[in-house]
Amino acid sequence: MDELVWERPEPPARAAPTPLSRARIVETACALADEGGLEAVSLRKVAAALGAGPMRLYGYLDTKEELLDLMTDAVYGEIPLPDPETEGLAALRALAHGCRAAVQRHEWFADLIGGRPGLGPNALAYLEASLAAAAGPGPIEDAVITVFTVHSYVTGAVRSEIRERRLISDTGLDEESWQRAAAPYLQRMFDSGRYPTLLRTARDAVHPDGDAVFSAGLDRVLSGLSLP
Amino acid sequence: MDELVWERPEPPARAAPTPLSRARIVETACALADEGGLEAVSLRKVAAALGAGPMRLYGYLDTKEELLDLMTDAVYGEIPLPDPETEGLAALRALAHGCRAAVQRHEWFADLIGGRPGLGPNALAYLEASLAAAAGPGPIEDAVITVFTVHSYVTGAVRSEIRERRLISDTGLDEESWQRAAAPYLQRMFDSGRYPTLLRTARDAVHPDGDAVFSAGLDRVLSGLSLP
DNA sequence: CATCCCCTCGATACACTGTATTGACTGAAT
DNA sequence: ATTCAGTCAATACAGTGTATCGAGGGGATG
Repeated sequence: MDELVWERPEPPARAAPTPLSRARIVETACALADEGGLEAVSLRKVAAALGAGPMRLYGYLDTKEELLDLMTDAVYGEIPLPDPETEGLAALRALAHGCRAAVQRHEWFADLIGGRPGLGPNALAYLEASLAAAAGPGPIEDAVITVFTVHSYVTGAVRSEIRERRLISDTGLDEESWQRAAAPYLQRMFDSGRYPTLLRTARDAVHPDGDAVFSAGLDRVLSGLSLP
Repeated sequence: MDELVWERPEPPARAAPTPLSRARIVETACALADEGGLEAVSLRKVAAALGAGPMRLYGYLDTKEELLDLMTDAVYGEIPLPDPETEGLAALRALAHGCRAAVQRHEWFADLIGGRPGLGPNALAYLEASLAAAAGPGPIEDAVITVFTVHSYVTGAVRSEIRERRLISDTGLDEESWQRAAAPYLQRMFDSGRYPTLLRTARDAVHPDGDAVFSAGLDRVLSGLSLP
């Protein structure tokens, strides 16, 4: 804004209240979700952020679920698709890591990812790339099961990771206070003697970072696939 | 809210108007969810079903999320734990199938399963059984990764399955009308030529039932684990 | 047995949600 | 110039989770 209000002409009264588009709506919705989680996304807030009344959006959307679907597909669109030359396993691995990276950028994606259909063009492209990577000389049904298996792992793993992150960040702000809150309960649970292995784990295991756990699990899943 | 639900004692049973208890609350909440999905569960409806005012529940719960946590743990409690004698892989497989069976009984469980902490006694018991089954002579960290991998697959797969079921049952009632609704869109998508493998799949693949897909995927995951 | 106090209950209230309706106002067509 | 159709947003409604608070009753005390 390099001009003063006084010399800047008013926009035509009714001509174009706010230029709106599905893209702009989804964009601002994602921005709201990025800095406040999914529950910060309401049609009213999105509309307000765009300088419009709530009902304005209903020209572009029929329902809020459609907005969530569009947001989901937008994130799918951020995942880089591997080069078609890439060998099957490597391509599947790249897609999996791309999906996880997308969740790191948009935590809320974890809440949506396995829950709603996913018929948008970007989701279909992701699926196409997965199927192409998994397809071999055998029957196509095998590829379908392969993709189902890998993607099930990825969505589940990603949700687990986010869940654990929230377990800490939701309770308080620091990890200390969380441990102090849950410790007595877990202590009593462990003292009951019903969870010996769990107790041993909590005592002995060093907690590796998310990257390592995800990669290790993914490797196990991929190695069970009997792919070329 | 500095104490977890799990360690907070119930208020003493008041002889007053309606005998209430956490168990009864969770029970009716689950019943409501069974026949109306998760969005049919509101504190007001649960309270009404128990013949009480909405605020009555706040003696037993601090928040609605706690109710969802309790419901989650209740379902975990329905999953039969394998005999400790059972060999590792077989036990993991049994737990996975038990989890899926629970989701078949309570569709809404799929929406909760990987999303919230799961520190209730039954979830811990499920985790304990999994860890015990996965623990071998090696370092305990390996067992943690094994459990993470399998459970990530299970939660992801189960959500996928429910999602697909809803894709049909939500649109209309019969499968025919759904196909008629989505067909034109998918047709245009396929005609774009951007999804060749997807097209081939839709044309050629026979869609197997959920049991088979889940089992096949689970077998692949388990076979990649390098367990005794 | 009477009294008092505390503690629980639930009615009311508030801020918020998604969405239907409706009336006004616009730009275009006659 | 006048009418028309279409679009926009204000209002309204039925819900939601939860805070507040006045009234009421049971248990302990005098």
